[in-house]
Amino acid sequence: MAKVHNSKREMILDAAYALFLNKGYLDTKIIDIADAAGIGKGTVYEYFESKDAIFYELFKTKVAAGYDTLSELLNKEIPCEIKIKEYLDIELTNTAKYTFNKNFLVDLMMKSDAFRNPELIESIHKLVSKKFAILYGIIDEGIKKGEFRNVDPMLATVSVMGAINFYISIDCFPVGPADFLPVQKTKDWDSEEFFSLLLHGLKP
Amino acid sequence: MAKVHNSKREMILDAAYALFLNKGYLDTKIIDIADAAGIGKGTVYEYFESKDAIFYELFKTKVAAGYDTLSELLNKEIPCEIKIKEYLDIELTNTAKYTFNKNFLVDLMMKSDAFRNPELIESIHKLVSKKFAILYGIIDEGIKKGEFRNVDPMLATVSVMGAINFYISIDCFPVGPADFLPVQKTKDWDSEEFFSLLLHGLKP
Amino acid sequence: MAKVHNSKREMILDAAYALFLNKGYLDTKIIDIADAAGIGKGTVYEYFESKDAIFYELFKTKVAAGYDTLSELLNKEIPCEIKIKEYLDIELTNTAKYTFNKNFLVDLMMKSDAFRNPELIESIHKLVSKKFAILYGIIDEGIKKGEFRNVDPMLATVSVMGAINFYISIDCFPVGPADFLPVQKTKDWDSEEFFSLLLHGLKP
Amino acid sequence: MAKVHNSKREMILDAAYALFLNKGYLDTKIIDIADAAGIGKGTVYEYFESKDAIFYELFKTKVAAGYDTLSELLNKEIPCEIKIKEYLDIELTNTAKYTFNKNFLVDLMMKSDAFRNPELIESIHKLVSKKFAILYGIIDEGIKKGEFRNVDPMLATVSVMGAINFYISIDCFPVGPADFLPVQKTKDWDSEEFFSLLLHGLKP
DNA sequence: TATGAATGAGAGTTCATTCAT
DNA sequence: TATGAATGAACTCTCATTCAT
Repeated sequence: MAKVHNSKREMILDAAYALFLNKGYLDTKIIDIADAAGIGKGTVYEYFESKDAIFYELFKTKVAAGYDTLSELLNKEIPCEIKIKEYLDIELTNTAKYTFNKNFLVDLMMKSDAFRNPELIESIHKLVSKKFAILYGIIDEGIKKGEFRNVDPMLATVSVMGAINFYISIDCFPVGPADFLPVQKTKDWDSEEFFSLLLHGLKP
Repeated sequence: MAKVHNSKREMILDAAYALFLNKGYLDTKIIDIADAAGIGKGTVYEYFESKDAIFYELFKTKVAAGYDTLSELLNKEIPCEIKIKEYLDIELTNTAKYTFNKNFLVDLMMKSDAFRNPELIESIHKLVSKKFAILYGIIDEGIKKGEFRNVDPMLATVSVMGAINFYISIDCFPVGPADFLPVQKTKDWDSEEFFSLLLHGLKP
Repeated sequence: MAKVHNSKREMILDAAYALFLNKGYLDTKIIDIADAAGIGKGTVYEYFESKDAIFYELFKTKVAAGYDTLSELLNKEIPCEIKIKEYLDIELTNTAKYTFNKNFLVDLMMKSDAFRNPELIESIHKLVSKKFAILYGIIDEGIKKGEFRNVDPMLATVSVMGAINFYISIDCFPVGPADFLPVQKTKDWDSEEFFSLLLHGLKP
Repeated sequence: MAKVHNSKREMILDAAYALFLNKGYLDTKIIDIADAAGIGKGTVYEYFESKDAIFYELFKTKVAAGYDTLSELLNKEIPCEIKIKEYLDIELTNTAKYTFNKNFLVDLMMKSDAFRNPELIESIHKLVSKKFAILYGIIDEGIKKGEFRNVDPMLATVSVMGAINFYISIDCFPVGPADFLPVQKTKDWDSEEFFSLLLHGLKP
């Protein structure tokens, strides 16, 4: 049954996903994935060409897919301010999935010599590029429409994207001594105030 | 140990530094470092206990040392706005050294399963922690003095630090297809405008 | 772990056993064992954690196991003289297995800086200790029962054990020039006369 | 009296001797010897061709030399019983020097794959051979003269030599748990009783 | 399809020895 | 003569991948 095939494939992906988030890519061995999926080591290679390929698939389905609707933002007939808010919401929704290690996404965006697959690397770059381009488009539109101040749109994009990327990953630093970073995102630490900061800056 | 051999020690460090930036830690083999330094493989171990130790030394001397003066900022009798500007300048000065790959610093700040040395990992955490604490101190002071708007100081720190971290690393994405990211920091892309954005936000 | 693969495991053990006896522990490399067993280098590590572990296993199964019945001697209702004879027979039976190098056992009993595994070292000590304690028990009993002369039982044990250890290893000196030692145990050199010597000494 | 080092060569030998006894041949590195001798690593090679050569020299001067007078025993006009006693005394005198590790001598007599130098191995064999031949000569003479019982002289030699070798090395087993072997040679454990055992055996 | 035994390239590291100074 | 920096062969062990069953 095709269902069976799909199901085992999913089991591998789910097991690998949890392990990659938990222990990192390098520390996750193929046997770990097989064990966690409850299958044999060789079976992993019936469904995936390599360890890299598993990661690639996870990237496409669990990470990149979360940004499929991002480009629709550009054509919406809403204020750019709201577009940025929706961009932020999409990010928050996506990263909310990374229960264990929110650095996962940032890791992906960084050059990592753990990955050898050029296709994977290019895909990661493409996602970063896409996100950047869309945010740039929003901000550029906002400036041109007079919604935002007349600043360099590229600089503004860097600034906003940097802030957002850091914000969404901020509660995942308890690597090492549990208390080392005093930052702890709480539920009443809602994103409204953060969003306001992006728009209005520090100065009164 | 005596402090002789500094010259060859430096050669190893320089070779390793360039290679780590260029190829990453994992892809850099001991023999690569030895070859690049023009010495034998065994000689590397005359100067360093392990590959990890080389990285650790580089982190301490080339990265962490750049932030030694950071804490002086807190006690200066200048407007907090200027303090943030100086913080940014220190970052820019430090990262200007990472010719090849400015993600180097960001890489370090991220959890990486490539490093096993607990001392190194703790040092990295301490640096991140220190930077965060200082920036937080500046912003908190600015808010209390009325220089900045009455926002959550933690949120503001996350926002500003995220923007700065992304900004300083932004021209180092030529990993993969050289042109994949349309962002290219130029000389006239000076930091004044970026700084202004941090302070005033997008809204007019 | 399951107890499958016994056959290949045995092949490794047999290959290692012959090589250790023949060339010694240090001169036997993992690749030698793999080659001799007709398998790949990595396969060795499928069955044993380390080179040390192979030796440890050999020690337990091929050496120490030969002395499992030794302690039963103490409780037997036979003259102590016969007990010593049985002790000697057990030694002769066990060492008969070390075709190549009967010093194998003596090597084990000696402090060797080639072994780092504390468990292995302790096991060797325990075996030596056990053998000594049992022989001591027999001799002490013989003295108390008046079967033997009233001598220091410790001294007597050292004396008898030394003689036996040397006797069982005596035809294994052909290390180096084959003829260097004129001693050659023959079949008519049976152990009865040796045993008689232990009991009656040199003097008429 | 403090040890007077006539030459750097002797300093090396003394340092190596102590280290070999203390830590074993393998665990003693050239740098250890140089450090202990208070000289540079390269200087060791001004006086000795190799690590093996140092050991060889030590064997000749500190071990084998102790048996130079052994052959004189054969021609003495004394009872063979006394000759054996003198043989034992020579052994005791020689091994008394091995303060740290009396297994040193036994180690030497055993095939050790730590030594590669064929000359050294042959020398060790020659010493063993010489000792055996002399003891054999004494016993054989004693039998022929009617001093000893009419036993196989080879067997008797093996028996006596084994007992003696074990006896002289017996207080050097505290490798591992200090208490593992209950044997402890004390001063009042004098060799007279041991000697008597060799001559008269266990039986009354 | 499912397996896991088998593999071997490749890694970091050690240390006796060499040799330029 | 004395040095110790430099060396590299040789080692053990890892683990993604293969493939016979």
